[in-house]
Amino acid sequence: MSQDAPPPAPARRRDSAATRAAILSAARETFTQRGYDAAGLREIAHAAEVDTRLISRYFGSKEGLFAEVVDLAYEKSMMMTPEHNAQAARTLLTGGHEAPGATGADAAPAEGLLLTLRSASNPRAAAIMRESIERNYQQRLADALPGTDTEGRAALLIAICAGVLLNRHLLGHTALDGPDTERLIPYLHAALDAVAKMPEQQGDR
Amino acid sequence: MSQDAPPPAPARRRDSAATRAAILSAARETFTQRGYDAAGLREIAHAAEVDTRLISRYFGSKEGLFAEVVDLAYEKSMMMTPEHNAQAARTLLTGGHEAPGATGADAAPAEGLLLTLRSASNPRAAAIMRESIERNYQQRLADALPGTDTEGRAALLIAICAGVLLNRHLLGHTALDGPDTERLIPYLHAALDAVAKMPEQQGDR
DNA sequence: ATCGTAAGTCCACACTCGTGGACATGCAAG
DNA sequence: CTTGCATGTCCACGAGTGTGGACTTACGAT
Repeated sequence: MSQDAPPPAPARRRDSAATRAAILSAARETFTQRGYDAAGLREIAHAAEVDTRLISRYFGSKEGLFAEVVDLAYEKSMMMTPEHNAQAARTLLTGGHEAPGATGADAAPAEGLLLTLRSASNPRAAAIMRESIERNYQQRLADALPGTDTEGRAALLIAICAGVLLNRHLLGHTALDGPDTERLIPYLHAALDAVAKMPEQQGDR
Repeated sequence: MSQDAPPPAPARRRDSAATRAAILSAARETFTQRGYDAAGLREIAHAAEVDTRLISRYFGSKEGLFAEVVDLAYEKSMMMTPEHNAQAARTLLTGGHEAPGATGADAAPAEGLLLTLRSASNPRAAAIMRESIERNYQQRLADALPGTDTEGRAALLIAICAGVLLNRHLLGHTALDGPDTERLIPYLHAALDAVAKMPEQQGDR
């Protein structure tokens, strides 16, 4: 009890850095769960236990806040190399339901991609995400690919992952969420390899 | 000129069937271009040159209208068999910019999938689309697949196609829309084959 | 020619959205 | 202690949304 904060305030009172961080965290979660359009500033502010008007103060506008959230998501998102295609296929098809609050490097690529999928319908949000993906993620993935056309193939890999997550989590396809989903892992693995590896390496395990 | 309609009215005046069709057509286009949430009933009504209130009269609600549009889109959407993977890969990566008004069987699967992608962020719309896809499209595709786990693999194929279209048309990934996009066709083709064909058929062309 | 009914039209409600400006407050420097 | 400025708070606006109810019109059958 002697550890109580000296001021009688129950929480932080005047800490702009902490406030910014709280807004950012709440925004990441809300945007990921509901998408850019459906997520309201009032809802984000309520989740962050912060006055609504402070968001506009710190981030300028809803777009500004979103851009910062997207950048953060893809900066920290998991790296995917051709060697990890097997694990990626498994994670995409079976994971994703646990650890919804995982932040940072622990977060699966699903975090950023889910955010992208749910906000892609808004053209402004789509432009922001495209820019961030190409700058933060696609470039690193392309550098890890062998052979030629690495940029395009990296984009193709991202597209395949996004498509699976879309059908599984947004549409909720029963065929991708049932107990038989594990049997699809080899197929998805082969599809990823077909894009990530060169033809002569296809058979490698 | 002698073929003019007998009544001096510039357009149809009292034709419930034609009005319904006009609303449906305008709704399909508007929903596809802007997504479920962004498309307003007033906007659809204006495009169909119809009073807004008529939509609620004919279709009950926005959801009812959307459900009918989705069903129509997937009923008529193109069939995709394993033999057509090459053409599908080409169409997904290079086509889609022409014939935006194509209706019926001529419409690429892009039509229905674009509608799906832009509306997937809304949970209600997602549920409607999932139901329609599984009923109208996925089942036929699964029947055309060899081997086992045909339902799941059909869902996987749809997911891959959706992902490519998402990155290309919604996000506007430059790597998937540039002049080098044609070089990616073999890779996408191989990925589709990896899911659609059995392992021993992989090399077949 | 007349009347019933379907087809089409208009007004309005309750609600949510992002954002602007004016005001109160507490921490840190003088 | 006093002052200055960043930090946090509140009210409100105008523009959207989907939809309900009451009204007017024209077509088709009697």
